[in-house]
Amino acid sequence: MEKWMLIDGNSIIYRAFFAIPPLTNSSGSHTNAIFGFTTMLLKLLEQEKPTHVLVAFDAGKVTFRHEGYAEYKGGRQKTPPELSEQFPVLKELLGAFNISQYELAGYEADDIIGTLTKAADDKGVETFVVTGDKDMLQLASEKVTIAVTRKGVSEVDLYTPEAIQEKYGLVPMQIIDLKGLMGDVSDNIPGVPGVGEKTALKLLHEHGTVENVLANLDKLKGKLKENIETHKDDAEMSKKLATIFREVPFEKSIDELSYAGYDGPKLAEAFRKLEFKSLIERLQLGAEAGDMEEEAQAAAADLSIHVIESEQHKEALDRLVDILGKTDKNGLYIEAIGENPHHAELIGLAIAAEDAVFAMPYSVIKQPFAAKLRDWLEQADKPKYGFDLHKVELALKWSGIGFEGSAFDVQLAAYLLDPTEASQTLSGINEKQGLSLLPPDEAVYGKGAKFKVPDADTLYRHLSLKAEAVRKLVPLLTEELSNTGMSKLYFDMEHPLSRILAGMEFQGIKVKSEELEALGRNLEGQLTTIISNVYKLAGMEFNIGSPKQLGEVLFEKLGLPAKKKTKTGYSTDAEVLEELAPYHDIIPLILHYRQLSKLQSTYVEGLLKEVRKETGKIHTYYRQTIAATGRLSSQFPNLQNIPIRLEEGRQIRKAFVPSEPGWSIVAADYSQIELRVLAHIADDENMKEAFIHDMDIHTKTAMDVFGVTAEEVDSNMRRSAKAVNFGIVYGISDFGLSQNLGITRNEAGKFISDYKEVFKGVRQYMLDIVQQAKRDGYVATLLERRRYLNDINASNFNLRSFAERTAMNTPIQGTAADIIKLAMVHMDATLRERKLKSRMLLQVHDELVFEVPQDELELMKTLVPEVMAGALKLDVPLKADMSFGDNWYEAK
DNA sequence: TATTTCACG
DNA sequence: ACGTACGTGAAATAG
Repeated sequence: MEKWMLIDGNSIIYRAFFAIPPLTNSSGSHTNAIFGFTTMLLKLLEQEKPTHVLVAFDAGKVTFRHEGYAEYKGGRQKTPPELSEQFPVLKELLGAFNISQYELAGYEADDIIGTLTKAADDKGVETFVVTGDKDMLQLASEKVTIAVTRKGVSEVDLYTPEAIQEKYGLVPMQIIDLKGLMGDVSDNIPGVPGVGEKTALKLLHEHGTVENVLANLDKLKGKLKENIETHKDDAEMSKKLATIFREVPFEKSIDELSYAGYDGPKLAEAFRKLEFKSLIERLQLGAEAGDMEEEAQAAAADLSIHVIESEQHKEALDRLVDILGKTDKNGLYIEAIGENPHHAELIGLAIAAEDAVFAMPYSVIKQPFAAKLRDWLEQADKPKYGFDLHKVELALKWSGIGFEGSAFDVQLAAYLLDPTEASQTLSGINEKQGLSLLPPDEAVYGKGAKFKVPDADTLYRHLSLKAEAVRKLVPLLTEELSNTGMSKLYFDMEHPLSRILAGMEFQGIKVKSEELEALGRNLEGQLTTIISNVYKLAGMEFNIGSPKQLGEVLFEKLGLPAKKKTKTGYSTDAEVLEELAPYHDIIPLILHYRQLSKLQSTYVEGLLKEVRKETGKIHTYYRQTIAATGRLSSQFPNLQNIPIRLEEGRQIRKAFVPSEPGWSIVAADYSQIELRVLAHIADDENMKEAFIHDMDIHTKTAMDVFGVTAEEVDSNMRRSAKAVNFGIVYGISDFGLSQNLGITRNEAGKFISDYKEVFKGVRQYMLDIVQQAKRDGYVATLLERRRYLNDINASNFNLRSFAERTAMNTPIQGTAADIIKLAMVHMDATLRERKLKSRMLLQVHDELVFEVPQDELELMKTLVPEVMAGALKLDVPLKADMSFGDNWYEAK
């Protein structure tokens, strides 16, 4: 069975262009319309499975329609150059799809499609027309379905003659009469003035055609009659213009339209140029084993790889060490398998230097004949250029090998250059920098359950390619850091910090397992009681931990009012449950259950699993290349979200203790760092004044916003002021604030405008920073850390609003992150210079945690806050509060 | 693997 | 008119 798919190329690409936010590839070519077109095409090919496909395009500016009416399509905006440039690329892409295309001077795409649907009607071939233009509905027939795009290009409405009847009460051919009467602004077809869709439909339901309407003018009256009478010619001409010409001299044979699938490699190549990575993945064009193998081999062909596996290869190893001694340029890649560097398995490494690459299994490092290479790794004056050296350093340390002389990290640099790039993989960075292909790790190792270390030769080759990529990337990224003003940020802060983090992580923090276990037993008992009470109140047993089952019990069985919905069902989050509390006694129990089971699973059981048996310590892994704002993140386990707000959870902190007897935990946190940063950045005199006098900022805010004295500020006013301050930092909206405070949007809006009246500098900052982001495409912190905001000029309100809030928040959160990172670098240097035994253990965004011996306690109590406060000079003082105790709980 | 919920700043 | 607070990670359930 044949099935044709006919696509109105111009109409779809136009629609796609306006529906998809601007996209460019790294060479600056616009690709959004092509992307939209392609995703729609792929979807329809899959859904409709056509045997024949044709994309028709308009050709030339003048068509036969202009002969009778020169203004046809007049008044249209010129095609934007951002779209024009995409036409040739799209046409080339269709080539890779093996889809035929057709255009003919003097005719529009509609006419070509009209001609083909006529043939389809004659032959009785099922046909599917894709367009963004409702004019085409006139072509619908028993065999011909018209798909009109909706919501941009992501969805289509299908029009059969029945559907048209249902929607308009017309047969397909009457669509031209409809256009004849109502006209079409976009094509500059006049129609009859004063006649819109409603009136036109009414007239046609009565009289059927334009001609009949004109013949029956006497049955009309008033202004309508007058209008039609005077614009009779317009109506007839408009109808003619709207009529699709179905006799185009179509010179292809139908066979030429046949579609048998796309050309995989060609399409992959085209997508690569366009940088449509998601589409490459979706069609699995990238990871075809055979291709990859070939490409990797080709890429490795120019590389002279020296494998060092045993003492037999001592000569090669000596040569390597010799080269490393002579040059200070190299590329080091050490492969550590596993996400957690504290448990990663080192399997091999490669070093690129001058024009050779040396690859070896990791075991070689441990052998006597490799002593010189070990020395090289451990010597601080021998620079190493690598990828994710933070992880490498940790993995090496655990295996008993030191690592010094880290000079540059490609991953860390790439993160600074674009912190929003999701996966900072070497392959991705390589591609972005336009270097020759480096197969992604997935292609070599497989992913998920299929992960497997390949045979030795494949591994050596892959590691060699990576080492070579590192070597080539170092100068490119160094240059880019310099071009973007981030060299200092990199070399003075981020890079040194990565070494400090590795030290903190390897050091670890002591955890008393008995403490956690005791807490766990207590929780266990409480949970058992709560569960049985919940079952009683529910009248049945179910899994309280399942939002689905809980939703059914609460909203169906117990008939409580459902408030919010998630995409899969009822929402049962704490906010919803708190509102339901007055309705049923089961609610507080469920909230309590949630709270305790979170403690039990995440914090008691979760943390216990991470305690090293040998040392009784937990070693978190701070990730420096994840957060878009420049903050650190913490994994395996996350020690940046240990409970503190509720007393029951706070108990967890009692298990975090010093690792040596008699030592103390010292914790210091910045006071209001984000608002202080805001006062500085926004240069807001009133807010700066408040901090210069070290006032309680929330009380001060309440005083100014409500116009009262300090004594008159009650707890409710302070709470509101605090919420507004938070909101300001997040990029406020009246809705967000109203949600947070449980007040109406109007009230929230009033708060915000009052606030902005009081803090005029803040208001100006919010306006300026968004403006600046729209102009530059990025925002920056005080230390010049950048974050690009791709959606800042999006036409989609949601995306744009999100980007605007991010523009307001990132310089604040990011500068605060810069400051504590700076404090960590200073603190580390101070501890070293003074040869102190105290150790920096943890960072929690605005807090640093140390373990401190007795004889240094008094010193550290003043030193830590001093160093933190002095990390960066702002127009307002920075302040850090210090506390100490026998464990993290006591240090409050 | 995706979704929901909740812990932190 | 649009539908929202900013930044993270982990655990459990469900598909």
